[in-house]
Amino acid sequence: MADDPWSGQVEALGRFIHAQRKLANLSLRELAALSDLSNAYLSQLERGMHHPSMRSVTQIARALGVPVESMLAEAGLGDDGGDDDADTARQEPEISAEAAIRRDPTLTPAQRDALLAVLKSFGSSSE
Amino acid sequence: MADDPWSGQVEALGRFIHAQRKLANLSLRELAALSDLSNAYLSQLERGMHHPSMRSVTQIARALGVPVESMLAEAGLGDDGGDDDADTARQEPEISAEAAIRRDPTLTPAQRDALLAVLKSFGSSSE
DNA sequence: TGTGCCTGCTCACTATAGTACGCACCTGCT
DNA sequence: AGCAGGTGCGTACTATAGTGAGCAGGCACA
Repeated sequence: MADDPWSGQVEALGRFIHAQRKLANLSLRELAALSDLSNAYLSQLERGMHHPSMRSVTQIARALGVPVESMLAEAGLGDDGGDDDADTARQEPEISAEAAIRRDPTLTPAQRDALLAVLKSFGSSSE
Repeated sequence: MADDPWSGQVEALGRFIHAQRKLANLSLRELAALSDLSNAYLSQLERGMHHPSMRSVTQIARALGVPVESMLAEAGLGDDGGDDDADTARQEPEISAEAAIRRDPTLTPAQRDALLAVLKSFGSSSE
């Protein structure tokens, strides 16, 4: 592998992960807990030092609430051809917390209920 | 990590690669040359013995003339195994509630914090 | 002022992705 | 029969993905 056109891809992926993490107001350790990866590794990923496995990418995408295809679009196919930092218009703009709470399979009905109660107390949920 | 839902994914990916390779009338060695990977590794991949990296997946997809998204659809999000299964197991995006809570722009920081505190008090079912 | 808890980062290490080589098998040629 | 060249596969090894521990710095509160 003398020629490594993939080194650019990991950098793009790293920037994407970093941007999404910041956007979600997550620390490295929080994202690590969410994605079941180590904070150290995530740090290295964001700095473009590794080629993550499919498993890692899937886990990170899920933790960030970003469709896996988007990550691939950034990393696998995110060719040159101009600026990529502009907002991706194809992406789901905002998925409401309420919807996600109802869908999350890792929550028990009681837990779901509790979260929704708290959410409702805010009165801000326009769903 | 006692629970490993990804083991099924690699099997699906393996079958997909195998099917595409046969469809293209390629031998393992030919695909190896095309994708710049070893025939031995491709053999193992097709048998679901490994979690390929993004780099490998990209290369294989290119070699097979298949969009990378298709491979992801099979491997990352696709149903596991049963191609002849009667049940239509269409899977939801399934994003974690925590991720959505952090992203939801309609929440104030304080509200976000409150919800996350509640969520954290559940102790997280996984691990 | 210091003590405690956060942040991201680096470094030594372990687990596993990915390779080089060679095996057993099959098919056709002379 | 024997050999040349094809197939997929197992196996020891190397490269690198991924981890755990601990660093320096920042911010709050006693």
